[in-house]
Amino acid sequence: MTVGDNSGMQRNTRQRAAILETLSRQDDFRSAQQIHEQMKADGETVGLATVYRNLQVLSRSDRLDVLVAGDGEALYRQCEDTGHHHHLVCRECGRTVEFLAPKLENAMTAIAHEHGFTDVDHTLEVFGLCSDHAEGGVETR
Amino acid sequence: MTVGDNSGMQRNTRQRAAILETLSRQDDFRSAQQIHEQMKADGETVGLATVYRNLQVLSRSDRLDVLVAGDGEALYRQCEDTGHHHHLVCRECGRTVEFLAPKLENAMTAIAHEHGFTDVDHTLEVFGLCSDHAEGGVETR
DNA sequence: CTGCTCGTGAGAATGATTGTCATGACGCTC
DNA sequence: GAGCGTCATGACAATCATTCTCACGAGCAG
Repeated sequence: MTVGDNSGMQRNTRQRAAILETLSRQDDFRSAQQIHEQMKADGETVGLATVYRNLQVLSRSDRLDVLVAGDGEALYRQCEDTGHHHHLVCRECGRTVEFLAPKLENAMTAIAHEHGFTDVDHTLEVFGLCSDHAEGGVETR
Repeated sequence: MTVGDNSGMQRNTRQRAAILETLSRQDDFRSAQQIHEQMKADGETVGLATVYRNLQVLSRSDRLDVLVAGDGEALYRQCEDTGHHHHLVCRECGRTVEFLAPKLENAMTAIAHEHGFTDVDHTLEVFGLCSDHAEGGVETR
């Protein structure tokens, strides 16, 4: 029964370092496949399965944020804030802004409690058009 | 370039009626496959592809709510409120409560605007343990 | 250095969802 | 009620993201 911290048990592999390095250069959410392609383009030789495995491990240890897209694809991003926060994502260019909203958190928890729910958790993501893609002239839909 | 409303063009098929009927008897979110199995168990003969197609059509016309589970699977539910609303879902039994939170909506929109985002939309789902599954002794984490 | 184990890689396997296409069912007209 | 154009259906193949398998190589402790 090894309690808690097993981060010391992880080995330091070239591949994991490369994945983190690649992520640190991305600003928006990317799929595992996109990240893999990016790495190949950068001359890194890393297997796709390895990318998947590491993204999983990293997100589990909160070093990465996961966002499930509308079509069910998982998107990853290395966030500045390692604590609980939400995202404001431009649906045109993927530009992402992190934000905190303690009032929202509390309000949601309150609502949950009103209905007798405990141990509350939630997913909240906001999508919109960033200033560079505000609809004014060029409509893409 | 056929504009807008083609909802009048949909035909009334036995299959679609059966799917709606099945959904109306469910209280929680179910996957397309689960719905298909349920129907088979009820003696309905409907193809899986047909179930998928109809769930899509119905959700597109807002007669059904879709919830993308953590693993990317799409879950469907017939909600009482046909307008914009959110869900409070018990992560143990799937029991679902619908709720409105206009304050949250406004707050989120405000935050988005502060960052220059427009045409804002969002996804918000709350997960917890309902009164029947409140943790009192048995900790699952 | 030596060995134990975990991480990796290539490809197969899985599982949900979508595409294909011939046949059947709707709803309309006569 | 029959005929007809069209959309919907069903069986199965195809796709796509993700996970599994398993032999091999690379960290790291002794």
